[in-house]
Amino acid sequence: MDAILKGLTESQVQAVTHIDGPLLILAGPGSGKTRVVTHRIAYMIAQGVSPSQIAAVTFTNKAADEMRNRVGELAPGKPVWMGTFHRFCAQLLRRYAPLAGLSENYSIYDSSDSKQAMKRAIQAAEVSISHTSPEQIASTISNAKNRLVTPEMMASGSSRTGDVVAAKVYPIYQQQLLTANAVDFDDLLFHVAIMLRNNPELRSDLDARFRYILVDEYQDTNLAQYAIVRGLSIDNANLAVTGDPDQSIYGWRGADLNNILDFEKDYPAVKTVRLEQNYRSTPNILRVADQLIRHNRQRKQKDLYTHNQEGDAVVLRIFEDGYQEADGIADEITNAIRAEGMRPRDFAILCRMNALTRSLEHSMRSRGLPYQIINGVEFYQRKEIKDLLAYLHLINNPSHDVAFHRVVNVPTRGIGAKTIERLRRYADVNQVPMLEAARNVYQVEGIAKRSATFVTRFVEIYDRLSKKASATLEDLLRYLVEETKYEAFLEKSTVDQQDSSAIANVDEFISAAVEFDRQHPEDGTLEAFLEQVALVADTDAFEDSDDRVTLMTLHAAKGLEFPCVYIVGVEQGLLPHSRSMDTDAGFEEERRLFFVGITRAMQRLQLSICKRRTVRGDTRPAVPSPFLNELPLDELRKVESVVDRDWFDEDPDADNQYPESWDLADESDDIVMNGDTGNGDTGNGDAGEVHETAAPFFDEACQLPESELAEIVQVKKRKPASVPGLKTAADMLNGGMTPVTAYREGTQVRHIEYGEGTVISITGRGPKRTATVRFDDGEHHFRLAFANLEVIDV
DNA sequence: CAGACCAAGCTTTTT
DNA sequence: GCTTGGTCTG
Repeated sequence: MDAILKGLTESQVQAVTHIDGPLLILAGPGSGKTRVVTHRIAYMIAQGVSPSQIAAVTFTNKAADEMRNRVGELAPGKPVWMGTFHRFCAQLLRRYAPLAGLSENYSIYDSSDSKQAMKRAIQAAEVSISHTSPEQIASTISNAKNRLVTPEMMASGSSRTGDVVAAKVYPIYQQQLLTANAVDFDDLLFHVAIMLRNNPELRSDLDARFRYILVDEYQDTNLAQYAIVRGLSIDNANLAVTGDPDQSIYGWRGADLNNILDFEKDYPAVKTVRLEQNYRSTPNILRVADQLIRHNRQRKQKDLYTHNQEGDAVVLRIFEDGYQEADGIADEITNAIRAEGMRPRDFAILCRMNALTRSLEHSMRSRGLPYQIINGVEFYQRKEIKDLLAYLHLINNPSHDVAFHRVVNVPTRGIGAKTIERLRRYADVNQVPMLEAARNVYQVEGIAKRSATFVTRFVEIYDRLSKKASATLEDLLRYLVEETKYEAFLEKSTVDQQDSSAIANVDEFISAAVEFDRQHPEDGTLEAFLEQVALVADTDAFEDSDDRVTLMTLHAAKGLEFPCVYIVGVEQGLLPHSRSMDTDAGFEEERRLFFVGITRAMQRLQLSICKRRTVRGDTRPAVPSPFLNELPLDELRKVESVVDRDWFDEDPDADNQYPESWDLADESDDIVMNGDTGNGDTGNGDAGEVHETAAPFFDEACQLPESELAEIVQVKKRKPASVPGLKTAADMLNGGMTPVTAYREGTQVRHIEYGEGTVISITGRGPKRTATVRFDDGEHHFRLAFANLEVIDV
C-alpha cells in the first residue's frame, strides 16, 4: 500500500484513492496521468476490488500495453481487462453477435475493405454520384454511425443533396455488410451501443460485470463511445475518466469535446481532480505551449506549471526547402549523438502528414542514422500480405465478399471481370455471399461454360483450404501458399521489377504467424489472429526499446515523450492543414494538435519552416503558420540556414520567385558547388538576402518586428566561403566547382566525414542525381546537388 | 482473359 | 510521387 502511494503528490493521491463514484481527472500534458491511473488500479485491487470487475479502456493498443506493463509491476498477475475501445467492443460483439444480426465469426473490414464495400453498395443503390463522391458518402455514413444514427433515422431526416444520396446508400451498405457477416470500424462501436440501448437486461448484466470502468483520453470519445461507457455506468456509476480538453485532436472522427466538458453535468456527484503540474518539459517549452493554447476560445483555462529547471530556448528554424530541412535535422541529430552523447531514441521528428516523412527518411538513411517510421504504408497494407490475409478471412468467414473478390482470381486462374460481375449481381439479387454464388455458378445467368469451370475449380481450392482452418496458423499459411502456388505467382509477376521484397514479405508474414502460434498455444484461433491484425494500428508499431530516431505524425505522438523533438513544416496549409482551417472548430483543433506536438518535448524543441515546400511533386512558396505568431517570439531562438547553394533546374519559374538566389540559373544545370554560396561578400550579402526574403516573409504572416530580424542567427551548414568573387560558370569550374556530370562510376572522391571513397553507381537526374559511394566504413548515398564531395580522381 | 501500358486523381490526421 | 482504374493489344 505504501508503495502504491509513495512519491505521489497531494492531488495525485486524491485521484488514486478515489474508488467508488464518478471521477474526472483533468490532466495536462506530462502531469503523470498514466502513473495516476495505473496506481489507482493497483490501489483498488489492494483495497479488495476484484480485478475482473475492472475494465480500462484506451484509444490505442500502445496506451493499453503501457498500462498493462505498469499495472503488472504494481499488482502482478491480476486479470484487469485493458484494451482499446474497438477491441472491447469487438469482444462483446463476438459474444452477442446474434443481437446485431451477425454470427460470432464475423469479420472486421479495414478501411480499404470498407471502401470496396462502399463502392459496391453505391452501385447496387443505383444512385448518381455526379454531385458527390464515394469518399463523401462514406464519410457521411461514418459520421452517422458515430452519432448513432441508424439507416432508418437517416432516411427520414436528411435534406442536403449529398445526404440524400448517402441516406439511400446507407441501408444497402449495412445490408451488404450483414450479408457478408462483417462490420466496419464504426460498426464495432455502433452495434454495441445500439445493442446496449435495445437490451436493458444485457445492459444491466454488463454494467454489473464491469463495475469499474476507466476511460483514458476521454476528450476523444464520440457519441457512440459515450453511449457505451454511459450504458455501463448506470447502476454502478464508478466511471473514472481522464483527459485534457486541450489535447482533443480527433474531432474529424466524431470526437465530441462536450463529452468531457459536460462530464460534471452528466455526473453531478463527480469528484474532479486537476493535475496541472508538469513533470516532463522545461519551463521554456511549457511557456510556448501555454501561450499557443491560450488562443483557443473553446477551452477550460488550465494553469500549467513546472518545477523543472529552465532549459534551452525553443528554436524556430528557417530552411530553404524540405530537403534542406531534412538534411539539416539529420545533421543536427548526428552531431548531438556524436558530440553530446545523446542516443537516437532521444529524438522524435513530428509532422502533420505522413507524406512529409519521405525526405526525412532519405536524409536519415544516407547518414546511417537508425530510425523508425510510424506511418501508413505498413506491413499489412502490402498487396501480397493483403492477398494472403484475404484468403484467411475467407476461410474464417465464407461470407466475406471483399475477400472473395480479392482472391478469386489471384493468382490468375481465368476468372475475369465479367464473370465476377455476374457473380456479384447474382449475389446482390439473392442476398447471398459471393462464394455461395460461385457454388451455384451454373445457375448464374450469362457465365460461359469455360468460365464456370474455372470458378468451380476455385471453389474446390477453397474447400481444400477450409479443411485446414483449425490447423496452426503456420501450417495453414504454408499450405495456403503451396496450394495456391502463390510464390510462383509472385516470382512471375515481379521478375521485371527487381522487387524481391514481396517474397520476403510473405516469409515475414509466416514468421508473424509462427509467433502468434507461439504466443497463443491455447487460444490461437484463426479468428483471434484476424481480429488482432484488424485492430492493430500503425502507431502500435512504435518500439521505445529500440534505439532509433522516431518519425511520426503529430497524431501518432500523443501520449509519448522525447528529450528532443523536432516539429517540421509549421506552415500555412500544413499546420493548420488546408483542409481544416475553414471552420473555427477545425482551426482550433489544429492548434491543439500543435500543442500536443510541443508538449511531447522534454528538453529541447525545434520548430521548422521552409521557404519552399514540395508537395505532390511540385514546389511552391511556403508561408509560415499563423500559429507561430501566437508564440512568445521574443524568447524563441530564430535560426536561418544560409543558402548553401541553390538548384533550380526543372523549375523555370523558381528564379523569378527568388531572384536573389543567383543569376546563374542558366548555367547551373550541370554544376554543383562544393560548400559555398559563391557570393563574394557572403556575410553582408546574405544578411541582405535574409532581410529581403524574410521581411515580407514574416511581415505578412508573423509581423516579426524589424529589430528582431537582426537577431536572426546565421548558421552555416557547411564550409564557409572559400572561393570568393566568382562570377561566371567558367570561373566556378576553375574555382572548385564540380559539374554533376563529373561524377561517374569509379570516380574517387573525398568526403569531409567519411574520408576517401569510390563512386559505385549514379542514379536520377537534375537535383535528384544521386551517387552511391563506397567508403571504408560502408556505402553512403549522396544527392550530388547537395553533397559535400570532392573529386580526387576521375 | 491476361498483362502491359497510360491517365487521372489524390493524401490530413486513425481504430 | 504514388496508387488506382481504365484501355488497348495479343
